Amino acid sequence: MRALVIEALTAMQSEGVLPEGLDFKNVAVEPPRDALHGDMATNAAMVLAKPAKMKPRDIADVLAAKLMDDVRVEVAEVAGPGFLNMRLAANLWQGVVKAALVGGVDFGRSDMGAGKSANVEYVSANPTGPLHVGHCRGAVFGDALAGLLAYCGYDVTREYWVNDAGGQVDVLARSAYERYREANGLEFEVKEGLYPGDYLVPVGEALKEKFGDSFIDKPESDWLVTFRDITMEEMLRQIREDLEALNVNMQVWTSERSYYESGKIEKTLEELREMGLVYRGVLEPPKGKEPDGWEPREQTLFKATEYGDDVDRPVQKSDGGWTYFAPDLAYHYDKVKRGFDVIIDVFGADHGGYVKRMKAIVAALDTEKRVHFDIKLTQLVKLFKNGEPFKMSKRAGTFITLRDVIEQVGPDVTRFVMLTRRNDAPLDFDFDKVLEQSKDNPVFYVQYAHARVCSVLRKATDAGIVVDDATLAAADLTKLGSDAEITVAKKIAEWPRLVEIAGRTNEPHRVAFYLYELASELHSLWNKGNDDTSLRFIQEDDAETSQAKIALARSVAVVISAGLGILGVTPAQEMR
RNA sequence: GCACCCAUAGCUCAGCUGGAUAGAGUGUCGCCCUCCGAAGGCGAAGGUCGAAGGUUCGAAUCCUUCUGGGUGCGCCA
Repeated sequence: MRALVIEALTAMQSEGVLPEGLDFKNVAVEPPRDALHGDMATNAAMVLAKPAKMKPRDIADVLAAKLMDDVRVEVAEVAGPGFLNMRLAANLWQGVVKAALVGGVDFGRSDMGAGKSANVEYVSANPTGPLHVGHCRGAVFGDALAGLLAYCGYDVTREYWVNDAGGQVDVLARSAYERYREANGLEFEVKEGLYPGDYLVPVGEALKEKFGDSFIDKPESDWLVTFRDITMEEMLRQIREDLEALNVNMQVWTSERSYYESGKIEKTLEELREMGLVYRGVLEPPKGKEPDGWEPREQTLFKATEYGDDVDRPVQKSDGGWTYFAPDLAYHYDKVKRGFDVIIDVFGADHGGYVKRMKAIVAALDTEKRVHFDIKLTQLVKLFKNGEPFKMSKRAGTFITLRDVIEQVGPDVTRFVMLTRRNDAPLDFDFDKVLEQSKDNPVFYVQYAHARVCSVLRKATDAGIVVDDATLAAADLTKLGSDAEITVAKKIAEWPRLVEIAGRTNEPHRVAFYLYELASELHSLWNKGNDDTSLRFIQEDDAETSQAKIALARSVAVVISAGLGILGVTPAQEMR
């Protein structure tokens, strides 16, 4: 459509109506918010009025006449300050239905990522226990984002950063040791600073199975490494299982420990040192909230302030060990070097403080300025049951694991609900409401629309009407003429554009909202069929008209299944 | 103290690269539903887009300041 307008404008230039040398890049051609204004609108006249030194209306009038010459434009009229509204020929919308049927789930696929690669890192929870609901949103969001980018043509890598180094895995090992003692008949005591969760009980038993009582009362140095590796492996196995239950499948699991062992950290720092971005120095204490026992110490620091961070970040502790930041530095450098065009980190909102330093890292290390780096934060999930909020507490035993959620509501519902809000807004998750089978529940509403179409297809087949996609695509779609039907077709036409926007902004929730709107249009048409039998999909004794109408319904289902596919949700064939 | 995120209808939330009279659901109110596709349908009311400035043909959207809420702030990961 835009090409059409630009073409007309160029013609106006060569005819001398418009001066030469105008920049058309601000000329937008898009569907207006209010459908009353037509199908397409352009701001060309207003944008060009100033540089062309002409009145917007004069430009618009000529442009309107030009566009009317095109067969695809039925009406072009000037409105308001200089908007140009176009009403398109009905066959254009009918063409959309056909395109959706021919394209199938690929209808709407964008090529914005063609030939590019993207890395999405998400979840990345410490392997010290099972995943809980807090991880769930990040998992779903990251996975849907990865799905969205894949739909936009990117070659996507889904990655999990495993924090298998540092103090917390030693704590894990000691916690498992306590359970191991318990398995050997000794009394279990909750020690300060250890993980009390009973998920380590089976691990303790397995350790007893394997080692008997040989490590009882032995010094920590005898068993720590062995216990740590075994326990961590078990935790990772559980995490993998949990994610699989949610239909999240990571392709790459990168170990933090491997960075310590391979010397990648040193290498990265060496390069940064050569760039003059690492130095020895002393940090100021944080303002306002001075920690107890603060004393200034000399540390190795990364010049994050050079790239927009608030303070320089320590990479080495005063005792010479690496801070958590050091492997992060090396890890992101590695991602840059692996050649990704797009790198996205998905963090929980409680890690919001890391955004600037991470961006500083990539800005410093991506010396060619080739990588598009983005960090998406997922806000908290508030849990409700029977309309009552309930808090998660490890001590009170109301620790809700991700597995609990999936077992209660299923992966499809969990995923969709988690995406019915912008990622940076808090989300309420009510166990009862998400399972409710009513219009109030967006998951149900969208699934129901898909199921209704499936039901039409089944009934049509029973009635002897041929309804495979190829036949439907070839149906006489000029029979789709009513406003109600065209409205649905227009919604379908929005799909490719929506994918583009969602992909560009890295916001998969837009897909979920769109699907709700599309479902709404289908339900609305369906309801109109209650009163007006000519709007029903199956017209008795008229296979041709039926096929045209079913083609429209089917194209809705095609788009719904493509959209749900991006979100990682399975479309329902029928509601039970 | 500083940084980041958020503030849109009574409530829960959408709102694209700045575009026309700011949308949806829910709630409220009114009407419809004996049967033909009601796990309903149609319609109405409801807004200073937190406040004040600025940028421009044009701002919920961009910039500045302020107010209110959330999160985070060296040797934990």
